[in-house]
Amino acid sequence: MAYRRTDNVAARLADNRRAILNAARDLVAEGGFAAAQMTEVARKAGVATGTLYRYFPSKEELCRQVFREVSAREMNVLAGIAAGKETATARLNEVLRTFAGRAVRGRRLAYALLAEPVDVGLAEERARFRRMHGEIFSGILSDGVAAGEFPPLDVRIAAACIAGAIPTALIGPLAPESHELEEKGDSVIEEIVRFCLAGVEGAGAKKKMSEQRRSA
Amino acid sequence: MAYRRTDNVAARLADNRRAILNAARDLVAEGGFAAAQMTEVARKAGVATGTLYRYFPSKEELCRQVFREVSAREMNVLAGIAAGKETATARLNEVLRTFAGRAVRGRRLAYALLAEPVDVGLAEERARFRRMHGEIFSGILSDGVAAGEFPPLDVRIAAACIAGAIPTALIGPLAPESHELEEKGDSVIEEIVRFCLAGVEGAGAKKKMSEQRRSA
DNA sequence: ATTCGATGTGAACCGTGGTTCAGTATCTTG
DNA sequence: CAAGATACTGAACCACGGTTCACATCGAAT
Repeated sequence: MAYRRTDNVAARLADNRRAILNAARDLVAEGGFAAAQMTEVARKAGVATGTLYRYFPSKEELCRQVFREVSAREMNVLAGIAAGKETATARLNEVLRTFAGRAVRGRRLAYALLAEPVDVGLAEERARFRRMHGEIFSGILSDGVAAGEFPPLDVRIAAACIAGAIPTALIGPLAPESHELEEKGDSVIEEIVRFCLAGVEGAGAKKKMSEQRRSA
Repeated sequence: MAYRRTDNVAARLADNRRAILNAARDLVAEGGFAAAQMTEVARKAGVATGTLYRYFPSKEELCRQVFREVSAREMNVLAGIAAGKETATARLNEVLRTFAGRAVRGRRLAYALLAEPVDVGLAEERARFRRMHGEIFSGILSDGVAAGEFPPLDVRIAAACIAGAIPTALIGPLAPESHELEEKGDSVIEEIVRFCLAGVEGAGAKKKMSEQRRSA
């Protein structure tokens, strides 16, 4: 008679899968995707390298899965705030603060998700992730424009500016030193958020000015 | 008697060196640093792969040299504007416009310099490049603050925000489609510049507000 | 013309790290 | 418990692209 996968086995398989994903996730959180080598993942998960390929067709797929899980958590946090009932200004404020705050606290992870050099497969996932950021920001922005809280502005572009400004100011060569972020990270975040909000709120005034100039 | 390198030969060597660098540069401009494989560079330069190693100790060194030459050109353009005698506002405006404009026109190159995944050696060069951007921006900003054109602000952070916003809004997953940039690139640039200027000019007002709030 | 160092050549080499697969252990069914 | 299927193992394999090196060629000095 045909072989049937027993509940017990199914559970073990699921456990293994989780163990592998967790091992990979931990390695990524520590040393970025560069540190997630198949041999290492296997070792950390307590299985043989060959076993990895019973659960994932390739390293790329495994890494994508990890990326999706980790980034989904981040997105959910932001999406929750964005969906709130407060004014657009308040939601934008909180979303920016949260985004920046989490990036500072989980710097290594933020680096892996946003800035680390990765190959095409992961770059695709990252693109999706960033586009979702864009959508969250631009959603709030168009709410704000509709409500008259913000001056009319190209929400796509403003969202992209925000999505670029925050990571650059917190991660990478233009960011403050790590220890500096440690002690006065909050004021740094404060300043970044301020810049972005001003960019949004001032944009319309500017725009009107240039329109006036143009139509004069 | 000792062998002496004749002028003729020296010239040929220099020519070869240039040919190699140009070949590499062209490949990078077309397909990023990923496309600059030693075999390809050699083919395009019209020499054997082994010859490359008579002129450069390693691929990394060759690529660094290319990066330096290309990025130096960009920096010089910006530095020239930054050093001008106009008001900080005017210079900031022009620097941003120029930066964005060149990024749009030379999208592939901009991608290679700013966003393409590269390995550690080049990442170092890129870090230098981006820090120079930061310095140019923050230089103008502190001029503006000193002159009272801009409200008091943390110029480092504002500079980082600008340096992040512009490329993100023009290159990568959050940027408009390429054809879109083709037709209405100028208005996109306009909007980005506006956002950044507003971020700078509005920052102080905000800051004062929060200071008031804090001291209240 | 000859000699010898400098320069050029490109096929072979090698390190890295993902992937495979023949062999073994474990599980399910009758 | 035997038999067949599934799951696990890890050493060997392979692709890729940078690097080397034994050999050929060229140019300078005598």
